[in-house]
Amino acid sequence: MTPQTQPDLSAAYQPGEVEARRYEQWVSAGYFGVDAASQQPPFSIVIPPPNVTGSLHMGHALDHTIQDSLIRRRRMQGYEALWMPGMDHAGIATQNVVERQLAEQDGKSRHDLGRDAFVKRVWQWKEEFGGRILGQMRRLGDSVDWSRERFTMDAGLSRAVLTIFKRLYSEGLIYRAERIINWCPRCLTALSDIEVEHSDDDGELVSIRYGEGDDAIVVATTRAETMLGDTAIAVHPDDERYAHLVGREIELPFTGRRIPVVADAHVDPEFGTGAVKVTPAHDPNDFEIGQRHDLPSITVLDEHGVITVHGPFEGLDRFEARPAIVAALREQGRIVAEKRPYVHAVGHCSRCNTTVEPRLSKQWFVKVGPLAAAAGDAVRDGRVTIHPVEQRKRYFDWVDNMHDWCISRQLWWGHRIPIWYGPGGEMVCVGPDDEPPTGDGWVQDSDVLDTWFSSALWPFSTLGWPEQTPELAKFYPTSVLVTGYDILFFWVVRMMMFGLYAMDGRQPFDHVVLHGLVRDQFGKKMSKSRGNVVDPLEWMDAYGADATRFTLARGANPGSDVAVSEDWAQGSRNFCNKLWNATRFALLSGATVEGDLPAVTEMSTVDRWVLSRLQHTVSQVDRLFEAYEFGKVCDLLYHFAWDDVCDWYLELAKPVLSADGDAARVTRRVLGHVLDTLLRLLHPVMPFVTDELWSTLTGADSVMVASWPTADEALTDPGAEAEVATLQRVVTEIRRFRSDQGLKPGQRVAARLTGLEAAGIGGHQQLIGSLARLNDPADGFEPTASVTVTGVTVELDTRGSIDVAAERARLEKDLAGARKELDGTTKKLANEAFLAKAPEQVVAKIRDRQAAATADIERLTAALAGLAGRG
RNA sequence: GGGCGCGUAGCUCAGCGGAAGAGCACUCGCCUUACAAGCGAGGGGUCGCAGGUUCGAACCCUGCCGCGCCCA
Repeated sequence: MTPQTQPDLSAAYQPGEVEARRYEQWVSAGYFGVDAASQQPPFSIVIPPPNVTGSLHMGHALDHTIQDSLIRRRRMQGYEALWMPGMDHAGIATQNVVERQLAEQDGKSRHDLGRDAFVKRVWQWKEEFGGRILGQMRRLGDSVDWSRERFTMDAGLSRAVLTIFKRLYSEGLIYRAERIINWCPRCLTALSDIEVEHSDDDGELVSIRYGEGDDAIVVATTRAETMLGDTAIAVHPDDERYAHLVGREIELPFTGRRIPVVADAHVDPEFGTGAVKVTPAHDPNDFEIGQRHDLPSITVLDEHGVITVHGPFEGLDRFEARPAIVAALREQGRIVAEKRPYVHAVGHCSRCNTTVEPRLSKQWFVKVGPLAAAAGDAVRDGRVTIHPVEQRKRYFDWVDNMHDWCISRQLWWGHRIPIWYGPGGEMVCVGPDDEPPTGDGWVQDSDVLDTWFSSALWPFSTLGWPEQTPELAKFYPTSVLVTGYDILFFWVVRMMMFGLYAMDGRQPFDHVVLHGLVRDQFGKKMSKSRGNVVDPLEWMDAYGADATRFTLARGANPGSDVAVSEDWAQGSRNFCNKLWNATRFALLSGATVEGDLPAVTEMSTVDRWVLSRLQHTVSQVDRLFEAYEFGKVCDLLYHFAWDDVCDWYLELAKPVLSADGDAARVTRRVLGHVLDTLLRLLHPVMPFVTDELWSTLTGADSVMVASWPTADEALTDPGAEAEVATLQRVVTEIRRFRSDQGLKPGQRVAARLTGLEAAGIGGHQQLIGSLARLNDPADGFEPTASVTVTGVTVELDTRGSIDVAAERARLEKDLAGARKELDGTTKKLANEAFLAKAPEQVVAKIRDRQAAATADIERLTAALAGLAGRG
C-alpha cells in the first residue's frame, strides 16, 4: 500500500479560515521584526506612509503587494529585511475630517474651540478613528515590523522636522516671501504647485474695451471679475498695433483709476486681441509682469474668494461677481466680444476640488535650487536607479525646472512653523533644543508645515534621525522605494532632496520602483463618479488576500497601469485552489520532503524533466524579481505550476505513484521537492496559501523563514526536456484525434504505436497510453485510423466506428497547414539573398521545416486517399 | 501650446528583427477517484494606416490617424 500521510486539508481552499490565523502566527513568532545589530546584510523599505484618515484602496493594495513581495523574498534570502510601517498626519484631510465631525456632533467650528483644544481633539480623533488602514494592511498580509511603526507627528519625527527646518533656515534655504501662491478658498490655506490639479473646464473669454477714443484698447480675459485689481495693460513690445499706446495711461472702468500700458515680451500677440489686463495680486503671470514693471498689486478678493472692493460688487463671491461685472460693462458698451463656452485649463484643490485662487500672500518657501540639483545628480551619476528607466526623463524634467516649494499651510493640524516674531520685528528660528524667546510681544508663526515636508524625511526620520541610531547605520540608505508614478514629484523628489541634504549626500534609497495606477477592466481610471471603484477588502472577502495580491502583481508590468476586474480575481482564486489541490494530491500520494533528493541516475525521465523545468523557473523568477518584473514573475510561476506541474507532471506521475517500489519512492521525493520549491517561490506574492500548504507538506513552522530557492545547474537536463516535449506532442495529437472523433474521455481505445524509439521516447509507451487513454493492441486488432506526429505513428482501433467526415476534415486541415508551410519555406529557400545573408542556423531551420512539411503532405495525402473509399 | 507614452484575438495585456502568444471570455466533449474554483480539444488577429530600411519587420526609421498621461 501507498504510505499515506493524513493531510489536514479540506477539498477546497478557504482563505477565510487560514489568513487571520496565519498572520497572528507570523506576528507572534516575531518574523516581521528586525535586529539592527544583526550580522545579516540589510535590506530595507520604508512604506509610503498612508494618510491617517485613509483606508486601503486598490492603489495601496498594489503598492503593498509589491513591497511585501520584495521584503519576503529578501527575508528568505537571509537579509535582515526591514519593512518600516507608519502613517502621515495628512494636514488638510485630517483637519477637514475633524472639523466636519465637530460641526456635526457639537455644532462648533474649530475657532469655537481654539487652537490648542482643536489640536487635542484631532489627537483624540486619531486615537479613536485614525489608522483604519493599519488593520487592513494586516489582512493583506503586509510583513511590516509593527514594533517600529511611526507617525509623522510623533515626538521623534517632529524633532526631525525641527532639526532640518533650522538647518535649512540657517543656510538660507528656507525663506519667507510675499508671492502669488495657490490658495484654496474652501480649505483656506496655501497649496504647493503640485497640490493643484488642472483640468480643461468650460469658461468664458470676454473682450473688454478699456479707455475711450484714441486711447481705447481691448483686452481679452477669462477672469473679468479681477479687473477691479488691474494695475496695467500689457502688450507685446513688437506688436505694432499697440506701439503708440505703450507708456500712455488709460482709465480703468468703474474705479476711475488710470493704469499704464506696458510692453512685456511675456504677452502672446496671438492670444485674443494681443492685449491683456494685468492683475498682479491675482495671477502668477501678471505678478511677474508687475515685478518687471514695478506695478502696484491691488487685492480685490478675500480669503474666501469674495470681492472686497467697489460698492456694487463688494461682497459678491468670485463666481457671482464675474457675470455681474460683465453685465455692468455691457451696459457701458464695453463688451466687444464674448466667447462661451471657452475651454481653458483651471486649477483645482487636490483635496476638495474647489477652484484654486491665485493669491498674493506671505508664505514660507524652500529654496530648491541646490537641493534639486543634488537630487538630479544622484540619479545622473547612478547612485539612485529609477525603474522603469523611461521615468527618468520625467524626473529630470521636474528637478531641473523646479519652482521653490511653498511649505506653509494655514492650518492648525501639523508641525507648527518654528519661527517666533519679536515685538521689534525680530525673527527667531527655534530648533529642537532651543527655548522659545520669552517676554512680551513674542509670538510664534501661526502656520504649519506642508505634510509632505515631514514625509520627505521619512526614510531617515523613521530610523531615528537626527540621532545616530544603530537602525540608521544599518538600514540607511534604504534599498528600494516603491510607489506609483503619480507620486514621483510629491514624494520621491522631495525625499531625494532632503535625504541627500540631511544625510551628507547619501541618497535615501538605492532604487526607485514606480508602478502604475490600478484601473478597471476597460482600462478606465477608477473614480467615484464613474462608479467603477473596486474595494480590495471586498475582493479579500470574496476571493482571499492571496488572490487579490496575485491579481495585482500579475498585472504589474513596468511602465504601464494595471487593469483589473472581478474575473481576474476569480481566476487568481482558482489558482490558489489549484495549488491547494495539487498539494493535497501530493500528500495523499505520499510526497515527502525528507532527506536528500535521490541520485539523478535513479530518477525517471519525467522526474528529471520536471526538475529541469524547475531550475529554469527558479533562475528566471530570480532574474525577473531583480528586474522588478512582477507581472512576469507571476505569469511564469502560474504556468509552471499549472501547466508543467499539474497538467503534466502529476498526470505522468500518477501511474508511478499508484504502484509501489523504488520508482514510486523516487517520484514521491521529487514531487515533494518540486512542491516545496514552488511554494517557496510563490510565497512572496501569495503568502497565506503557500504557508498553509508548505507547513502541512513539510511539518515545519513557516515558509516565511524558509530559505529562498537557488537554481541547481546540475539538475538542468535538456535531454529529458526534449524527450518529454516529444511525449507531450504525441499525447496531444492523440487527444486531438479523440476529440475530433467524439470519443468519450473515459473510453479506452486499442492502439499500436510505432516509431517511438526513433523519436527518442522509446520507454514511454505506457505513459502515453495512460495519458491518451489507450489500450495495448489485443488479438483481432484492426486499426481504423492513424495519427502521426514527430515521427511517431499511432494506429487506433476505434472498433470500426470511425467518423470519416470528421477524420477527413482533420486531415485536410493539417494538409492545408503543411502546404502553407511548404510554400513559405520553399519561397524563402529560393531566395538567393536569403541563402547568402541569413545566418546558417536560420537557413538550416527553414530547410528542416521544409523537409517536415514535405513528409507531412505525403503522409496526409496518402491518408486522405485511404479514406476516399470509405464513409 | 510643450513633452512623454500607447494603438497586437471580444476584453486586459506580453512579445520588440528570423514559424503571431497569455489570462479571461467564446465553442464542443466530459462529474477520468487532487481540483467542475476542474479536465480534454477547438475557434478567433492582413499586429492602427501609409511609406521606407533589411535577405527577412508586429518588432527599426519617417509621416499620418486615434487614444491616454504629464507640464504650461
